[in-house]
Amino acid sequence: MSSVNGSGSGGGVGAEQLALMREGVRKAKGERAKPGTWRGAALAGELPVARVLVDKGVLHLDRLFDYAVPAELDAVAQPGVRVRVRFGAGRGKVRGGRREGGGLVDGFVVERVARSDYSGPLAALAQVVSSEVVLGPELLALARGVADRYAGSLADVVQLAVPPRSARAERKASPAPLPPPAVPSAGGWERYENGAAFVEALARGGAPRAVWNALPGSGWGEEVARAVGATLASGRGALVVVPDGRDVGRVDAALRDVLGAGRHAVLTADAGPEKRYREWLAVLRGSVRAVVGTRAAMFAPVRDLGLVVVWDDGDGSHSEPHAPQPHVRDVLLLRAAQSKCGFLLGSWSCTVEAAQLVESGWARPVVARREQVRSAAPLVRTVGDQDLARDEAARAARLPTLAWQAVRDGLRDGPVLVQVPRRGYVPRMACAQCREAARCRHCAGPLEGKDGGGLACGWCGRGEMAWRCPECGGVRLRAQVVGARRTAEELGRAFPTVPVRTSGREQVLDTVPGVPALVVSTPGAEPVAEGGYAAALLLDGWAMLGRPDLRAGEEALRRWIAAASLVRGQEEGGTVVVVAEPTLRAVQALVRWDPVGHAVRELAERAELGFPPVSRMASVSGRAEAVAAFLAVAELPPEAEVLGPVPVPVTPAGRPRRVGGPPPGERWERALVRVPPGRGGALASALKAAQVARMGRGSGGEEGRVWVRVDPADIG
DNA sequence: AGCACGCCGACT
DNA sequence: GTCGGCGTGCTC
Repeated sequence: MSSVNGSGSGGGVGAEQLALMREGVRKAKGERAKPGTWRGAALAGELPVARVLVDKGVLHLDRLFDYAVPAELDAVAQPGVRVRVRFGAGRGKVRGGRREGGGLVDGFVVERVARSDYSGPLAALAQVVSSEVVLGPELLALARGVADRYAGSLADVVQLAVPPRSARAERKASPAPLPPPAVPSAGGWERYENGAAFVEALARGGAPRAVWNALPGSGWGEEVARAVGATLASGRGALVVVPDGRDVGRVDAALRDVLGAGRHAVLTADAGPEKRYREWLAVLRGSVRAVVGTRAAMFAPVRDLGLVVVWDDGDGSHSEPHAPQPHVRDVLLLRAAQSKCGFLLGSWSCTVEAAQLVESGWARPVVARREQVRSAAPLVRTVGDQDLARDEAARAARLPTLAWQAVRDGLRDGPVLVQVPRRGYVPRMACAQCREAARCRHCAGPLEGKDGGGLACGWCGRGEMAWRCPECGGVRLRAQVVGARRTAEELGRAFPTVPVRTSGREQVLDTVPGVPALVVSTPGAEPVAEGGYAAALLLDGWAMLGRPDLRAGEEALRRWIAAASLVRGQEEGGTVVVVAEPTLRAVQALVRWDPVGHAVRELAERAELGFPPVSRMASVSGRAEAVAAFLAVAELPPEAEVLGPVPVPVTPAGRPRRVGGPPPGERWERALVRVPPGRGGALASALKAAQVARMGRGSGGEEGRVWVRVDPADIG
């Protein structure tokens, strides 16, 4: 035996030595060598070391652990398979002559290598769970990219990307793949500039990238299906991610119409673990080349990816709630780059991020001509404060005359949609005169009313003594509060002969018949009406615009447009009345039906103010000392700017704890870190390095833990 | 997170 | 001499 153990060599360990190592350690400790779990068994001849991603907590950020590969597992222990390994503390317990280093944990073989850099004795793989290669090179690279982008751990991302195993699903053979279909016609894409060119490029095997502003109506599902069909025709696969189950159903039906049965898989969370894994395996094995699904499907292992599609990227359900909270749009952007495939972002509305993809030249806009938009969209009218003040009837009936008339006229020949706000929106401070949001003069964060009175910035915490509106010079502020649900109820009473149906969180209606009815719905739950609604009444203006959120305008417009898209075009008499100040940018954009213009202007403003997505931000939250210690340790890029920390609102007792929020009773702080464009990668790696550095020493366990979130969703 | 190791004070 | 307090550090 050449050495007692490998620790002195420091230069890696050869295969022959591995077999001797455990014994060497024993003898060094003066113990008698006894049969171990693998000692004595032959090792794999080639590449006897497996680098394993251990699926255990987040304590070891992104580290791989080396294990010896016994000869009998050589063939199956391929990169990408699930394994079980012993993983535990210290030297391990010696019990009954057998070394047991902790319990068995799950993991994935990431790589097979000839030698290990680890200087201690290697344990052997305990078990190869199945020979199915579930974490192949492409998925691994994607998971790495997502982990890097979000300063998160590879293990966390892999947990999101690879569904739990079901042995029964794995045993069943997946059906043989169908040959590529014929190229479908461009269909509805002809209505858009660059539309037909986009699908033709896909059919030719190209990788076009587009931001598509869809015309109102339900045609989008079919357009998505045709883009998928064109990609399949080129011999490649396609992936479509939509916000919810209703949209999955729509795209599923459209794919069946355009492509026929058996060409696509549906991946949704509510399918149940076995069915979900079976569908996922059919995709992994290449039995089906196209996928439609909700958020988790963004990682679907589609073979030869030719196109990724995200529909309605502004919808909140595209944000993954689990660490590191990646967003579907960003994951698909990463996939498009890594797989060099086509990219399609479609929406009736437009996010600033989508606008940025076009402005930067990365994607081409696919938009309909103006006159096409005008005839497809309903006529939009506004009711503002001044109208309300002049309107005697409105004050009496709590319903503006114009709105009342629109409902009455609409009910003559079809259903009328009434959009009411959900409860729980936080009021923010705004200029009492012009309604401009009150922002911090130092960092442009939102001003909030302090508990003891007075104003302070929600980002950097600086107090504001002498606020003055930069728009109109006003000095008085008002808090925005709303309550419009009652208005909708009163509306029902005003039209007693008409049935009232509701759709909301508790019960979401999918469709309603094309007969006169009042359909009261919260945003996002609007049923589709057969033949389209005759009119819509949008009553949640202030609730939506009054939120202390950077996206308040964009989000209000997105929800209004989503509701208004279900209304008949103005040529068929479709009318929308929005109760909101007509001078506001989002309201004007709705009237002009110009979500893209709105997003472009928002983007320019964000660039000027140093807001995301032009700058990149990350939040660090935890106990005050922990946040301070973290920031002290972190070697942030020199351009980074730290805002705050400021106190985080406490979690009220009994209320469920928010993800990354303080447990009830604890006082937390949050700091924001922002970097200029192009430095997002540097910020993420610095944050990750700081987390690793603080792991263990000086972190004080749970007390010292901080939450790091890249692209936080809820920054004022 | 667990869990073992180790360095110090009180005990048979 | 040795049992066990918990502070520290590692897990291939």
